[in-house]
Amino acid sequence: MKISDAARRAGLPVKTVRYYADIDLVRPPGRTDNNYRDYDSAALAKLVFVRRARDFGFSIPECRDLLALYEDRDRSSADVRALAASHLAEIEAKQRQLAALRDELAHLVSACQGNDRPDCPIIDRLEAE
Amino acid sequence: MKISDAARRAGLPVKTVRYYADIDLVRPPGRTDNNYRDYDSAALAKLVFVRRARDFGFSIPECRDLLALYEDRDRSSADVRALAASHLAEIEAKQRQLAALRDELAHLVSACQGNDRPDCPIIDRLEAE
DNA sequence: TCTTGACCTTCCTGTTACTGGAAAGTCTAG
DNA sequence: CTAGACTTTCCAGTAACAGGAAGGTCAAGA
Repeated sequence: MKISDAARRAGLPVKTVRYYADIDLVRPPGRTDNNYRDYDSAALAKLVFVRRARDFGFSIPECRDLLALYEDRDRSSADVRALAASHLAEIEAKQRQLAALRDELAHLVSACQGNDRPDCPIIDRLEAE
Repeated sequence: MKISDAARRAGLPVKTVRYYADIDLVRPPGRTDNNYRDYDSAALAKLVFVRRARDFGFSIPECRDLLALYEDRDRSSADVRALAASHLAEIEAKQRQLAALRDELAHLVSACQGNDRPDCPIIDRLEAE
């Protein structure tokens, strides 16, 4: 299977698939005679797997770990769970940070008159006291 | 004022202050005889302003716009408000995205036994069907 | 006077996860 | 035989810095 077919089926840009091969994340099992990357169904499954993991916000190193667990028939689900739980904690931390940010910004926006006068609590808040 | 003093007072790393000067975001008003960047209180105020705006998640281009408004005594608060509101909308979009992510991931984590057996709904969810 | 240490300068590289583009080779259809 | 749609490698750029090298400057202490 040529790279564009693998990419289309995996739902990834060709450039990304090539990049994943470059960094040894998902390599095609071989090359054709004309030096084209040649993907099989196993590699395609890995591409799909990585795309989904990326959609979940896992970093490339995390995807690498997940992929290793995915391929390890003797894995323990505890290892997978630990990885996912750790990522979940990161997401929740970012959520808290974003929520605090949003609340204060929303407060400022609603406090600002939004007219043609220069007085603005948003600027005031950013200014040194 | 030397760069390390300005940086310390602004709560920024020296590298960052130098970077802001390089990209013409906040430039020191001049140089000393020995070619050291020389900051005054106005430049310091801008550095503080930018740091706070960055803390609020504004991008460098947005900071540039905010800084221009900050310096414009004839600004209309509507312009500031529009910029902040737009950024707020972005934050809220990211919040929704993160919330959806978190919910699904949390669901998967809680569904995973986390024992020494390989069966794992997290892997299953990432796998091609 | 000399030296040590703490500054400062510029310049270059690396980070994340790609994306865009150039130059060149390959294959298929008309 | 040629046009186009592929493919390849390699190089540059993205955001917002951080790290580090090589070298200049300055004040304090032996």
